[in-house]
Amino acid sequence: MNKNSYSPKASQILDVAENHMRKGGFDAISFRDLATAVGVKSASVHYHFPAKADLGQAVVARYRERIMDALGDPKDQRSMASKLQLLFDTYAAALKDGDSVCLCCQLGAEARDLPEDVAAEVERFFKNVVGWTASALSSSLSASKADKLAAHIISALQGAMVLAVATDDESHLENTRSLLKDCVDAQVAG
Amino acid sequence: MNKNSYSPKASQILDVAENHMRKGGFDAISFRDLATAVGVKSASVHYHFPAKADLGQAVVARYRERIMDALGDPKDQRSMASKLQLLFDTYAAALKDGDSVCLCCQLGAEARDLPEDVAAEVERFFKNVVGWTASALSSSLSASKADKLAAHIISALQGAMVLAVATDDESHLENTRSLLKDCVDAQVAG
DNA sequence: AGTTGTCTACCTATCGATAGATAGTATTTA
DNA sequence: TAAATACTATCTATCGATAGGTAGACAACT
Repeated sequence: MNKNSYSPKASQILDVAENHMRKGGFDAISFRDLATAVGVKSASVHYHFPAKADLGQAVVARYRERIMDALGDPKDQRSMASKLQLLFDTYAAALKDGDSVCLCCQLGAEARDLPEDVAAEVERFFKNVVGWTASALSSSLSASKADKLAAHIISALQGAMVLAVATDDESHLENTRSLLKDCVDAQVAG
Repeated sequence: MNKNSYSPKASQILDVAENHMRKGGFDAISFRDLATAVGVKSASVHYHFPAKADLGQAVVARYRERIMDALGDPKDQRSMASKLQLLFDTYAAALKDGDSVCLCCQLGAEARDLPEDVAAEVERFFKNVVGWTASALSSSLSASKADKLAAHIISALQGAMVLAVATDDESHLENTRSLLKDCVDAQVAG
């Protein structure tokens, strides 16, 4: 279930698949391309991931685990502001590393066209990351307000990444970070 | 250039293509599927739109014109609040009508994988709609603040649609509308 | 001996795209 | 007016490329 359970070759395949999916969605990967990229034949990719849906699900699950690991415990001693900053940084890294949007922003948009298992994994990602954010906010806000604000923060970050990629202007992410900070402060204050 | 220049059959093709693209992106359309849906052969679709990129570009251009027409003049007599409400409603309609995200949210995410002409048209959509919003805000804010807030509003709306579709929860859009309203009010006030 | 990982070879289905023909409708010209 | 020409919108048939997926052989390691 966790990422360490994959063999080195399977991990390589997941790496390449994640990269391609972040740029073009689920349909942007093909067994042949992945095989060529990691130096095997397409049949060997099927050995590790029997069907394409299995591969997609694995990519999303590993991505979710990695992000959640990077975010850490939302209820620990760090300040709320530093937790939110970590959330922004994690998103910004996703944009800069791959010159592409968050994997689940890409897949979330096409959720209606995804194999069921993959879509479920994407939904799980969003619920986890919104849950983490709500939990980080909960020290300063009521549960109801924290839930709503958390969903809004994730929405805005996702959208900012889309705008950044679509208009080739990275400043959208920092712009949204800045305005969201004001939004959080206002909610906490009043 | 405008949508009235398309023949009835070409318009039908664009309708179906837009619907499919909003659910699964550019790769979700195929000449055969579109042909079947409108009752012709795939070669006939090529007659109207020689290559797939031509079709994609036409879909996005028509979409942009339709949305901009619906928004109207951002500098007319209506109040700023009513203009923003219209913007929200237009986005909400996109979600409800097709059970799918905004076309350009879908395509924006995969901008790096799109044919050049299609990507350019998507970028144009975003610049137009952000420009409209900035213009609508400009009566109450400095140009610099209006630009930034406009980009943030569009970002948040795009992201809210992704979350709504990915988690099958439409309330994200209203939630974001409400929080954005507070954000605009705060900016105008101070 | 059994497991793991990869291979060759193949399948069916679909993709975008093209060639060439045809019937009907305009438009131009003698 | 009548014939010649061009255009519109479709068709059938086909192309090469690629898609996801499978069967079975083979070699290496435990």
